[in-house]
Amino acid sequence: MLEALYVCRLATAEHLRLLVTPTTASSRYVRAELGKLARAGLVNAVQLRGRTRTKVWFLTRAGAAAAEASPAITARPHRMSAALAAGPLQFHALAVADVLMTLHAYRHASVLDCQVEVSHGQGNAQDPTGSSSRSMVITDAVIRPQPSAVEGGVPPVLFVELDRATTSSHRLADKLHAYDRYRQHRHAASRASSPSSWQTRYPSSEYTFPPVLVVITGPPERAGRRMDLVWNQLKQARRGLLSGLDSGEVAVAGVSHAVLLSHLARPGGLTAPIWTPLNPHAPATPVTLPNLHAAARPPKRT
DNA sequence: GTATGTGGTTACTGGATTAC
DNA sequence: GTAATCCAGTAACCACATAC
Repeated sequence: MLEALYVCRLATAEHLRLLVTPTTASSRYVRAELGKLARAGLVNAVQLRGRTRTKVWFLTRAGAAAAEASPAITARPHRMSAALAAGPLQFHALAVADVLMTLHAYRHASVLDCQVEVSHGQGNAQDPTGSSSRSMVITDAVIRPQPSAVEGGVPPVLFVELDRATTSSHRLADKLHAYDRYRQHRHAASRASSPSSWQTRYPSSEYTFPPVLVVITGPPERAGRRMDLVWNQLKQARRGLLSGLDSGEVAVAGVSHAVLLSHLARPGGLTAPIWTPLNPHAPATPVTLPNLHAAARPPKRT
């Protein structure tokens, strides 16, 4: 439970029930355990914004230190506090936790194999802490699906970008552009023929840049409107800002948070045809992740 | 008033451990 | 080998607070 909270940063008791006791109907046991951890000073909680009855749990400094003792945890400098947990970050972090816990509960990916708020393209691209003020882009979640899913054609690494429609769609386009710059980024000391930063950091992805999956949060109707807006803007920007999308190596797709969770919450849900390519030259038809991956893969070298 | 989330308590089950 | 014990996990109560 500590490790999961370390990865997710914030989670409700219901999130942790999905992780710890997914077959039970009640989160009573999880809440009792959280109570023990709180009395031990390892976790703390704040109220869920807008809902006074629901708590949002996070690790204290002592809890984070205890989690870092686990070999499954990659230490990072970030620490959660009650002020941060109660602030505007809360909805965003919980939406990421929704995705991670659902992936874990339905055995699509282990929470401990995922990372949130991952900095990419900084001076040292292999920095395990991912901390740098000079990063090109901070990915909301990096997901490594289970080997069985990868064997079924799902990319070995997925970048997830959560879009709450709280900023302009131009900023989302800017962020996608940043991913394209990261795709081309190499270490300053590297020669042009050397591997890109992302190839060094994600060797399992081989020649294919991990797809950037834009997950639009909010009610499905509003998310659908947002996706139409983003798609049309990218289409208009085909000659300028997002020319990198033409290469076929950056496969960007959008789906609503609610749709994603409803599809993930079933066996084999990772391969549902729910992803609409945001590449301005691709048809706006939902595809599966294996199809997205296959389309982005460069032709075999002979 | 009803529904919901939380926390306290109790009882039960099943597996692991220990004593004989 | 068997009985006793411990403990984790679960469910079912209950009371309380709060939103609708």
